[in-house]
Formats: sequence, structure tokens, C-alpha cells
Amino acid sequence: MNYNMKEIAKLANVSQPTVSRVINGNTNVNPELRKRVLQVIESVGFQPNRAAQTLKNQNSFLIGVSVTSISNPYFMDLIESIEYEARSIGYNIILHNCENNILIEQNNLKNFIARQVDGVIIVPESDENLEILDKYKIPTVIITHVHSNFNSISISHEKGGALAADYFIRKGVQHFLYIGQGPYGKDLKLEGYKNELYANGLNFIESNYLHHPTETNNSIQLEKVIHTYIKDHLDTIFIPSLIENKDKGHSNVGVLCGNDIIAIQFITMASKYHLILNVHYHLIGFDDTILAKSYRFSSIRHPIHEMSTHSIKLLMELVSRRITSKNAITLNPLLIERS
Amino acid sequence: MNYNMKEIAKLANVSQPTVSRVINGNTNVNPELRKRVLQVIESVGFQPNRAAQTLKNQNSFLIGVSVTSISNPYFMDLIESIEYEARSIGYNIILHNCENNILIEQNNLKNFIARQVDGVIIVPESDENLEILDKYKIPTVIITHVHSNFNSISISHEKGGALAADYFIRKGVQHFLYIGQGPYGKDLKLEGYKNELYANGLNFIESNYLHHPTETNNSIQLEKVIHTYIKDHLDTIFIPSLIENKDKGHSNVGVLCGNDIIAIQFITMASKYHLILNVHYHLIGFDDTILAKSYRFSSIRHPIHEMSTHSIKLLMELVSRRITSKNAITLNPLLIERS
DNA sequence: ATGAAAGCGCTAACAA
DNA sequence: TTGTTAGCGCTTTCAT
Repeated sequence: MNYNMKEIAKLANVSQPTVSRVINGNTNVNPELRKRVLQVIESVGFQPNRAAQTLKNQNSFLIGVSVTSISNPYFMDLIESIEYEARSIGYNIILHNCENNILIEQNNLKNFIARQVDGVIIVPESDENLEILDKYKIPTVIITHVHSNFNSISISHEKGGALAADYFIRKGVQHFLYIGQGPYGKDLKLEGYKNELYANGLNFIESNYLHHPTETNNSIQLEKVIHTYIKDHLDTIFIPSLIENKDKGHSNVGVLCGNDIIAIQFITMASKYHLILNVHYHLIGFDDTILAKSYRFSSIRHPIHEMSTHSIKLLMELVSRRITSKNAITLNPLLIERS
Repeated sequence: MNYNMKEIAKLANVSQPTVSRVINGNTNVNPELRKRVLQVIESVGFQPNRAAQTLKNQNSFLIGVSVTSISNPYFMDLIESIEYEARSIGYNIILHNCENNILIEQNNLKNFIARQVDGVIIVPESDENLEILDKYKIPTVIITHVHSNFNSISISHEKGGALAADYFIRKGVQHFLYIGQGPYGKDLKLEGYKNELYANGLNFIESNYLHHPTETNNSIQLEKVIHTYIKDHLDTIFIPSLIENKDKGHSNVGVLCGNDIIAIQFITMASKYHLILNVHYHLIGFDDTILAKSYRFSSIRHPIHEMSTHSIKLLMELVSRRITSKNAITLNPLLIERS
């Protein structure tokens, strides 16, 4: 059982508000009383009740963190980083996973409101629920998405694609592949990749864009697409390319994958045909997760630490009402080269 | 801005305690008033202030979760699972990482106390800090460690080792390797592994126990040890073993690794000598993380979901003072076979 | 510089 | 069944 200020006051032979003043660093306190109070606090290990403080002060020093999935190495790094940043400025995080479910996300956000969180950092599942935060005027920073009504931190996917293109060009790549995350459609990574190729007078062949055959994000299906591509181009690209470039020791095929998991799917499929990374093909993944580290392939890293730093900083500026405009911060990714 | 009960009461033309009664499901409320109140609550989207409830009720519906590291796929799965279990019974988690630092852990636990958490689930960095929880009589469940003064959920590492031994025996393995996580010392996984071999009339050769050469947990050093072992036994074990068993299509070497990361180190080193998984050697990792899934090697899985279920259940029993004895629950791991 | 008193939003004992 | 009242632990006037 924890003490309260009244008990501390009695033990130190002062009034309860004096204890409050000591704890809050109010200067109008006799140094001697201050010492006495601090001694008692120290000896019994008193911790002021945060719930009472929240009630009285109308702020909780709590940040609601909502993500669409926890067991994704990318979000986990993000959560770790946010927890660290929050802790270092005296805030705590309440973590919620919405499991990619809009209804759960809605409940979670309502819960944040009930908990009196000072702000929310969210990787949103949908736009609808964000209105709840708007309605209650909760300072909010959105991560990964850009939304005109909210502050946001995001990454330039185009820049990531361009970075990959640059790397491949440096390596003398002539055959540029791209394997996307979703079904066919607008893909900023691909845009950046293509544009950088064009800017260098190179061409991207549309049939080298592999993607899910359907709307459903089934990874088995993508694996089949990859498998078929490799099989069909074994004798036309992969093997000849290596032979042509045998003086360099590596081929001129470059594969950019929308994320690290896809990258591993490619590596696995390629190995079935005895194609070896950095010999028969160059490869770059996205997100630079533990997978890229352990498989030792290059990957585009999102500056997670920078993202969380900016998120918290931006959130704090909103909480303290130092800014009221809507900021959309875009950060640049960087290429982690591994050979 | 959120409403409060007083405002709801005014809008519904009832007294404020009536609003409280409606919200808390008190039956002594005129159905008509109840309806009126619920309508107002619904229309303005009122959420009772949790801080006030915490202050009044002396419980927070908050669970403090402290781990030694977040960015570890194993803990990440655990956190996700705990968040899910807590949420499904109306609790929230406050997440803290202690970064393997005793001082940070101490501050985090004090913070839990200030936050009035109803209970703590902790992967402890040290025993000392646990005394804080004991002192304040915070219901606590320890995960992974067993401690006589606390309730705990842990995994039988011996059983994991035995499971691996059984699998290897089934596969006809004759050369049993073990690569431990730490420097040389007591290792329950190894104990279970050996004992199961002995129980089957088999022998474990001590020189087949690879480990860090020093106290420092430097993974580069372990990699060198692995590398040296493979090089030295290439012609005496790995190659001959495959030749002897070429009718079966795979050798009779079995490698058990203390965790999945070590497993990948072995696979990587082995591939330098063109040794292929499930051909030149059988391998089992520990923890069944995303690494094992993507590299497709077998791994001993800890029943993470079961762990979190038991943790929350046990914690709730402590919170409600239904139990006061100290329980040490040991769960059995299971082998996920991948070929 | 210090203490007495009010009130943050809620629940529960009590009175009506 | 309903409203009045006190109080959870804290901060902050307001007197002194």
C-alpha cells in the first residue's frame, strides 16, 4: 500500500499542501521544512498518486499508441522507440493493437479518451475512426499515412524506390525487377524506382513488375508468381546475365521488393534454382527488419528512431498548443547495403 | 473535450448519481430515466473519466507490463498476446522496456505504483527490483523466471531439449551437436537434451557442445566457434555422414541451437561450406520466431498464447485475492517441424 | 512561508 | 427509486 500526502504531512509535521509544494518544486517553502518532507518521502518511498493528479490537473502524462498490428518487426521497432522517447520526457504509453479491425480500433480510441490521454500516436486502420480524435480535440500524430486534417509523419516511398534504382545502376544492373506488396495498382515505391531509372536514361519493362494476381493479399499466390517468373527467365536472363558479366563476378539483374518478407520469398524461390544472392541477382528489400539483417541482404531502412522522435516532438507541441497548424512531415529512407 | 456526469445529468434532467447508476448497471433505476440517460450518453458520446474512477474505486484496470527488451521477436509476440488478453477483460496495459538496465527497471516499477496499476506482469532484469513490488503488495506474475516469493509462468527448457533429442533420434541422427546461448555453464536445454539421449541409450560428446568462449555475449565470437567446428568436422562428420546415408537422402548430424538467431548463424556458416539444411545436417532452433518461419527450419515453440492467458488469469486471481499462495506454473514447449 | 478550504469526476452510504 | 452528501488524493487559490 502506498502512502498519501496527508500521511507524509503528518510524519513530517507539516500541512499536506506543503508536501505538495515540495514535490512540485514550489520555491515558497522553508528549506528546513523541505528537507524534513523530502526525508520522509525518501524513507517511506512515497509516490504521488497519478490518478489524483490527472483528475486535478486535467492532464495524464499518458500517450495512447494504436497500431494495426504488433507482431510486425517494423511496428515493434516503432513501439520500442516511441516508448523510449515518451519515457524520457516523463510520459507513459498505453499500447493498443487494433488487429486490422476497424471496430476494435474504434473501441481503443474511445478508451484512450476515457483514460484522459494527453495525445495519441496512431498507425490508422481507417480514416473514419480518426474523426473521433478530431471530435474530442485530442492532439494526434498519424504515422505512415498523410491526412489533411491531422499532423503526420511519413516516409517518402518514392525516395526509397529511387535509392534502390541508384544502387542498382551503380552495380551495373540492366534488368530491373520490382515485386510489389499489393495487387496491381498505384505504388509509390515503384513510381520512385521507375522515375529514377528514366532520369538515368534507363527503361523499366512492365512485365518485370510482379504483384499479387488478385485483390486478396495471399502470400502463397505471390510466391507462385515469383516462382513462375524465375522459371521462365532462368535461361533468358539469370544465367546469361551471369555469363556475360563473369569478369565482374556478378550478374546484372536487380530485384527490388516491396518489403523484406517478399525479399525472402524471392531468395527462397531463387535458391530452388540454385540462384545465389549477389551472384545471380542483386536484391533490395524494404523496412530493414531483422530478416534483412539475418539474411544479409540490402534493404531500405525507414528512419524509425527519427520517426518516433519527430512524432513525440510534434505531439508535445500540439499538447502544449505551441502549434495549431497541420504539419505533414516526410522523412527520407536510407539504403542499408549488405553484400 | 469530454462531458462529465454532471452535464449528462443536466441534459437528461436527472441527478448526477443516477447517471452513475445507469453506467454501472445498478438495477434500482426507473427504466424510463435509464432510457433518457442512455440516450443522452449515446448522443454526446460520453465516456466516464477513468482517472476519477481510479481515484474513487482504488483500482485502475491497468496492468503494468515490463520487459527487458521489446525488439526481440519473442517478447514482441508475448506483448501482443498480453495486450489482447488484457483488452478482452477490460484492462489496459502500460508498456515499459527496461533496456536490460536495472535502474531503468526500478524507475519503471515505481512508475507503475504511481499509476496505481492493479497488477504487474514482468520479465525481470534482476531480483532486487522485484522487492519493490513485494513491498507495495502489487499482485505480480513473473514470466520466464521462477522466484520463490512470486507467482510465475515459465517454460520447461529441459522438455524443449528432450523434444529436440526425440526428433533427432526419430530422424536417425547419430552425431548430436548443441550450441548454447551463453558461455559455458549450466544450461537446462542442454540438460534435457542429454538426458533424453541417455534415456535412449545414446551418448552426448562434450566437444559437441559449442558455446561462447568468454563471459561476454559477443555473437561474433560464437560465430567463429561455429565456423571452426564446421571446418574441422567437414571431412570427419558432415561429408562422410551424408555418404553413409545417401540412401535416406540426408545425413545423421543433428544440431540443436539455444535460439533461432544462433540457428541462423549456423545455417549461414554451414552454407559457406555448401552444407545444406536437412541434407547435410538436421537443425532445431529455439523460440520459433519469424526467423524460423522464414528460413523454414524446425524450432521449439514456447506456447506464447498459453503463457499470456495463464499470466492474466493468474494475475486476476491475485488481484481479486482469490488466491494468496505462490504458484509456479511450468508450461511445455512444442516442436514445430519444418522440412 | 504556511495552512485552511474548495474542487477535479466519480461512487456509495445515507436520507427521503 | 431518487437526490443529497461525503470523500478518494491531489493542486491551487485564498487567508493568515
